[in-house]
Amino acid sequence: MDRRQLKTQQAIRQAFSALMKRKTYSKITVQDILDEANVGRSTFYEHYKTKEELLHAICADIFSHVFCPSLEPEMRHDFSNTNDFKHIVIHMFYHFYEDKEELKGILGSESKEIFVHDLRGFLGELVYDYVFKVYKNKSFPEDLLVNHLITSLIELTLWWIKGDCKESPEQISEYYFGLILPTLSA
Amino acid sequence: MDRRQLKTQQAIRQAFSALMKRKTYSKITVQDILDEANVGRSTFYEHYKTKEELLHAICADIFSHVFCPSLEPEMRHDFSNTNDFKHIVIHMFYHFYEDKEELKGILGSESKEIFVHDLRGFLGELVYDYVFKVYKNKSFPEDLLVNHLITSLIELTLWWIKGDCKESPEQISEYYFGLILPTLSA
DNA sequence: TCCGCTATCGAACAATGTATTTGCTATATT
DNA sequence: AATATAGCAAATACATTGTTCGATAGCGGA
Repeated sequence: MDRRQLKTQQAIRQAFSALMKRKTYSKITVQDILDEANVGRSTFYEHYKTKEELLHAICADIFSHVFCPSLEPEMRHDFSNTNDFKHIVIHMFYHFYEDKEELKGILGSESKEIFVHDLRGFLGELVYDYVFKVYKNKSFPEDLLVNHLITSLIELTLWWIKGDCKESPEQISEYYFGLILPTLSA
Repeated sequence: MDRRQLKTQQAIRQAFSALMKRKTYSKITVQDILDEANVGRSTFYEHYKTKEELLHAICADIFSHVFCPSLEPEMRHDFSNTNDFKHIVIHMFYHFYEDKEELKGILGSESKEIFVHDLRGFLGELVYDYVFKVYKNKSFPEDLLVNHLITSLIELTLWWIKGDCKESPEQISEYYFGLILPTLSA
């Protein structure tokens, strides 16, 4: 890819992150980003159709690191039990811990919804593959249960980051399974 | 109150509800509301500072019906067990069922966040008073647990309404306690 | 019924922000 | 070095918000 494109993309994303530490998502204008990144107006719109698209791109970046199986040797999974899922969850919390500061900015305003929406997409598959197949045939409708498992994980994550990640990734992970496993095996 | 004020408030709210069936919250402009309600621009701004304030007012209306204890004889509570809480939850689902159509509009777009935020406020007290006091001293931080109970209830509600309220209020209520009670008494 | 009060109207206006176009410049890639 | 293309600044059209103000219509009390 052209170095110029790469440079401006980095400039824009970095500017956006910097602005997020000072302002709320909805208060950040395209002009703000342009000024902070030292990038021309038309240039921005050639890369991203809207401010929202930029945020989606940033979320995709974050998640691609979090849910990238090939780089993590411990993440070979055989789909046979929830252990793999536990590893993935801890792994996720570790990554989120690293991106803590950036995430606090994103989750502290309306941009939260975009992040949650995108995260839900990733977790949907995971939860279905790893958990639901194991704990089949419960007294709840399938999609209700899957939805509960996903949203519980997401909301716990939000709670954790909002509280400045005081607990360790392992601890938070244990909390999560402490919340849902009794339900699953009731 | 002046009949004129009442009339315009009703016109505005009704117009807003009507628009919600056709458009997404963020796509509805003040001008749209003005046209639909046949109300002058300055009049609107004398009643509501922003579009968001209007939505808050509508939410407050809905919740005032849902969480109005004096009108419901079965809702005398003694704070001694979770039975009262169960009644309240069923009662809530009944009211939401009645407002089904309006709620589907609100929950189908960004306005969802405002609704959820306001609902969270009401449920926060309830959950704390009714549930937490009973199931004290668990292996989770207090605010984590309370948060989990609230968000599970909210998300279940969203799931239910999104799916067009196919289950009965009693059934949904049972699902809720099926999801959380095993955790609480684990 | 009359009168004073005030809610509403509507048009104009400033302010802000989005998104597109254009012609020129700077820089990669080959 | 030649060509393609990314970037830039400025102008512009457009949409939306929120405010102001004088005129008008409708309300409620006497």
